Amino acid sequence: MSIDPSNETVAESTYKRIRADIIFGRLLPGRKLKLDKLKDDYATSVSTLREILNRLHSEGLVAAEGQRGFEVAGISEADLRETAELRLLLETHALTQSFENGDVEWEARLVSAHYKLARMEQVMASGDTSQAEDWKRYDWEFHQALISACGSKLLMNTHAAVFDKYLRYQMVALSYRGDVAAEEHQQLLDAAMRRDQETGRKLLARHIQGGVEHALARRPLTDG
Amino acid sequence: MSIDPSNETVAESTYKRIRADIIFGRLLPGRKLKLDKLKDDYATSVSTLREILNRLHSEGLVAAEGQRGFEVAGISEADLRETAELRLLLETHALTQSFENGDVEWEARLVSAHYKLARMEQVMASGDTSQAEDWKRYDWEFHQALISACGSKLLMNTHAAVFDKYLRYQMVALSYRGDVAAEEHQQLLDAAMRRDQETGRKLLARHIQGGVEHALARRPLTDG
DNA sequence: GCTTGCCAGACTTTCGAATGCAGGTGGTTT
DNA sequence: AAACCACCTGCATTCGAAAGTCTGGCAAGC
Repeated sequence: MSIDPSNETVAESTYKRIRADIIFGRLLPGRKLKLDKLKDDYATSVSTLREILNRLHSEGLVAAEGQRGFEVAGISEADLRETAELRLLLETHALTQSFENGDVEWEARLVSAHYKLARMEQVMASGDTSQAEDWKRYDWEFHQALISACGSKLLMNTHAAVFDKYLRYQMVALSYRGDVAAEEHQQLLDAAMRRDQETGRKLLARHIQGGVEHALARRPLTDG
Repeated sequence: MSIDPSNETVAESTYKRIRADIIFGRLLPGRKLKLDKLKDDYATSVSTLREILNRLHSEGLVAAEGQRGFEVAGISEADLRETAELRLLLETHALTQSFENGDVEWEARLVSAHYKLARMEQVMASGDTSQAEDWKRYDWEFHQALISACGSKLLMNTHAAVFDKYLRYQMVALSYRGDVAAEEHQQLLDAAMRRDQETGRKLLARHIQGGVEHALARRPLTDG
């Protein structure tokens, strides 16, 4: 048996690390990803890094062109809007399906995920922003729980990828929209328990569009 | 200057080759992808192959687990239905947007793409199935043209990835639904030129669902 | 003064070989 | 005979170094 309890390959764990570093803004948009440098920073070989960067490239988090190496994908208002729109499309559809299929297990997941998120939102509201990553993780888990009864693994995976791209914009803008977002999360939970599709869709649209406008107001982006 | 006129890296062209081999059924679902074997078949090194397989993994065309290597992703009725449903969701949305935004350039692309597709459909109808890959490529290009005015590069890329997964099922089932599909393509073109959103959506839904049922009838799949 | 061609350095791409894991085989113990 | 353990083989994984490609600067020519 391996000593590493996680049973993960080096490539896998480094992949997660780099991915998180991009999403949470520790590797800024447009930054050149030189293999020699990364090799030192992440203590891996060049080949392994290339595997990882190629993977991130096909997720749209890393740009790679011809023989000129890799860099963190750039950001633009247009891309943010496209990302948000696609998230809305996927999440709305999955939400509607979940409202139809959800059973008691689903409701329990919802309540649990919302409880954790609400607790973290209290912490954030008190001005303690040191746990922003945990907060976003709970946000992620709540939205994932909302659509977890949609019945399509493919839809959930695709949504997750788009969500993470969207999340990066939120983190870059470092925007805490605390009270408004928390209220919307509560209302989303209520609508879900009532299976009120119409309200659920409207809330979600407002939630996402609100996030976009907030981020843009906080950190205007030029296109390109 | 390089001798290779395409200015493509070895990795890139091999990636396309393997991808096509999976989609067009030359590498069958579930088949183990042993690196040593692939190394000979595609004349590349192990590291380069791993880059490629990782990329295909994140597109859902290759399965990879822990320390047990890679294999061609399996197929199942459930996955086909999920793929078709997601394609429908994305393509319907993009189609609606295109109907709103499309200009004369877009119309010209449509007419051109449909012309090529219709010609190939004639060839197929005459019983000559030797050019199935070209036919499917024209089909791909026609549908891509239909949504090419949607205004979102992200949406188009995501759609393309899902479309290719769907296409693999069509190829595995080797199903030529010639006359029906050709008629539907013609009607789709007409609806697009009229910007008749309602009809466009209905046609697309019927087109995709018809494809699924046809494929399943031709080659029933067990789940898993 | 401006363009063009060439050189050096830095970096990416590609490779083949060393390392290490997983599952099977055969041998030993109860 | 069945269960267990230690080895062995066939791979996947990881690495460091060789080969190839781009960038920017400098010198020569127009």
